[in-house]
Amino acid sequence: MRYSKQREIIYNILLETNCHPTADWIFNKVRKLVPKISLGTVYRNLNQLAEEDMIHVIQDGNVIRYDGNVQDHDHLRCTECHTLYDVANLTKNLKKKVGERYQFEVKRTSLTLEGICNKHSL
Amino acid sequence: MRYSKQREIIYNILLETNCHPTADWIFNKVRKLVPKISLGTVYRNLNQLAEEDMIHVIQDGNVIRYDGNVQDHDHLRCTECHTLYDVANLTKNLKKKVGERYQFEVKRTSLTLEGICNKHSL
DNA sequence: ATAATAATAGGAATTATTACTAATAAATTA
DNA sequence: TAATTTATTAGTAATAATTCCTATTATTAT
Repeated sequence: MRYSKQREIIYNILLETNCHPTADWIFNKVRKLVPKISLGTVYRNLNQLAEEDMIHVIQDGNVIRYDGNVQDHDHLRCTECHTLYDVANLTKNLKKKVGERYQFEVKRTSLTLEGICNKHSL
Repeated sequence: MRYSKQREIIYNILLETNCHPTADWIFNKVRKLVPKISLGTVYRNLNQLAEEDMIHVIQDGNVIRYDGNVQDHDHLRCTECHTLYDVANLTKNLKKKVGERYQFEVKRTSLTLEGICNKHSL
């Protein structure tokens, strides 16, 4: 993968936010720095970065979001405010267990817990 | 939610398969029974069924799949053959833990473990 | 049976994503 | 440094997935 200014900026934007943005959100952000960038470039680079495991792809309902935090962690999704919170990895000891029980070599896990966050509890 | 023949058929198709189909797969299946059904009807009913928690929506990479099995269970996705296997619920004791630790009322969990299934191990 | 209205078919519209191509920029070599 | 190679880009067209719209049909309550 050859260096490109566009990719570096996209990557840095992802590292600097914790809001799990969509491709379009990123596009609008990069635009301010590289006005002539095209949406295709954003998609291509996000896919390349994901391919290289420099970022993660997360599914949020019907929406695809990107995450610059590649340390093992999981997500809480609040059904009221649709916030996606990062939480510490909750499935650490599961990989081995599952590997044995199902003869399945776990490479990565993705866990989302859906519910109601403390801002909306009575 | 008023009864409709189309919705019943869509629901039964989902109950009778374990292949986690896409909206389009379901559309082509229903078509054989209701030739004049439209894709919009399939989408609308899938969303309604999901809304009523009669089915689940699962994210498989960039693809949205539907699951008629609403019992707590998780998935193993093989990166070689792209099979999505059902496995017993692996996060049973997590709901309470997370609820306490993060003041978050967990309603449901969705866990996918990605890796290599036994058909592809050397 | 009739009235009220939710659901449908069919197609148009929208949105998200990928594909294509000539031009540009990064890396390599001389 | 200049020339060469080729990955990457901008811009746009094309595709795919999903939602929206409207006249008609089917279900339910009275």
